[in-house]
Amino acid sequence: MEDVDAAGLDFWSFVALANRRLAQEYGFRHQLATEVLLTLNRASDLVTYDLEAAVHRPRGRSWSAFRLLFVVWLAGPLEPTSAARLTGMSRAAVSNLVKTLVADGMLHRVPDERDGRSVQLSLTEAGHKEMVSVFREHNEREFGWTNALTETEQRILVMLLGKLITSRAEFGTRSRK
Amino acid sequence: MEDVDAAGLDFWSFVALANRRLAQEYGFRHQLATEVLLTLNRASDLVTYDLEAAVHRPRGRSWSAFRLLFVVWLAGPLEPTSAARLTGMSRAAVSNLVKTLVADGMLHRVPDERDGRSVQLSLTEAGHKEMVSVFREHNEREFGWTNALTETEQRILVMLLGKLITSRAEFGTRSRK
DNA sequence: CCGAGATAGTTCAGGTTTTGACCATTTTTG
DNA sequence: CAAAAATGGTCAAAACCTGAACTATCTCGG
Repeated sequence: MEDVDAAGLDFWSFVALANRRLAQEYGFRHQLATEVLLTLNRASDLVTYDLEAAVHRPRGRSWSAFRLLFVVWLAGPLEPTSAARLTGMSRAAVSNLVKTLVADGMLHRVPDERDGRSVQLSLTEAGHKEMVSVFREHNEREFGWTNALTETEQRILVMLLGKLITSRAEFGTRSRK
Repeated sequence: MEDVDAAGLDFWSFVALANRRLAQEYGFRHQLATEVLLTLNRASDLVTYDLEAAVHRPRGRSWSAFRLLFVVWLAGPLEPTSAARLTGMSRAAVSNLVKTLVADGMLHRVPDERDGRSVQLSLTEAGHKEMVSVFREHNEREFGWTNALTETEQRILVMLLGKLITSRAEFGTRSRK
């Protein structure tokens, strides 16, 4: 049982400490798994927080609103179910968000002609203008983040994360819906 | 302006579509950055959702509660500020969460002897027992996720994500404080 | 062509997290 | 040594997400 001054720890030294204690004091076996997933979540949190704080909140949009508008922008008119699948949100979250985005004049929400249960989401003119303009800034800032890696490194990163994501089907993982 | 049936898209075909349209129709330049960060966020969301749904919610704990307890467990008694830094939460979030975890008998919260403004957080006996037991399951499931990658691939992944995280200092990113 | 079951969406209550304002204590400094 | 600044923490209000219950529509076997 080692003694630590938590005030001096940062993320990386905490990960190292966790590795040590989990192995030595408790005998857990999959430290590398813990390290990979802690790092993955931290990276995602940092990037998301930065983009939201620097690009989207100043313009009065939440991160979720941006994600939804982004999908509607590029995947054309679509139903809420597809939007939920592509953004990774729940259908309820999409439904709630659409309400406010329609009220803000960013989205159209029209009943589907063929299927009376369904609706089609599309950008309004204002929504389209905003996306083109906001994405310019968003994309520059994304570049600021990934720029630390070479193009090859970025492709490897995508490939490894892809492998991680794809494997999930194989052991009964839980997913939204 | 291509025509797409959104109902047939999954995450990967959406990423490919976004790449195409952002480049060809709008002339944006940093597609690979977008692809890296979309994939990063998706991977993190999937893993987090799965662990929360499979391991923590069934035991009545939220993902955030687990993260906080994990940090208190391994980084010993610490102040809320350190807990916020290590978990990546805001101080207010820690403060609120501590309230419920103290009420549940998982955490001790005692005034600091040296600094009258501060408090020290530590696990109760019950909290410690629960963490050891819940982490057994958590760690096995983490292993299920990372197992799709070889050990070398996992180390590369950690290294690349580390590079991404570390670079952030260099262009005025926003972070929680 | 009817009814059961499946499918599309929405709503609502409950819980979590964040922001921003606020109070208390400690440290710094003129 | 007192006033100002910094630091640690909490509180209240707002935003968001989730699961569950609900409405409406569609599909299909009998």
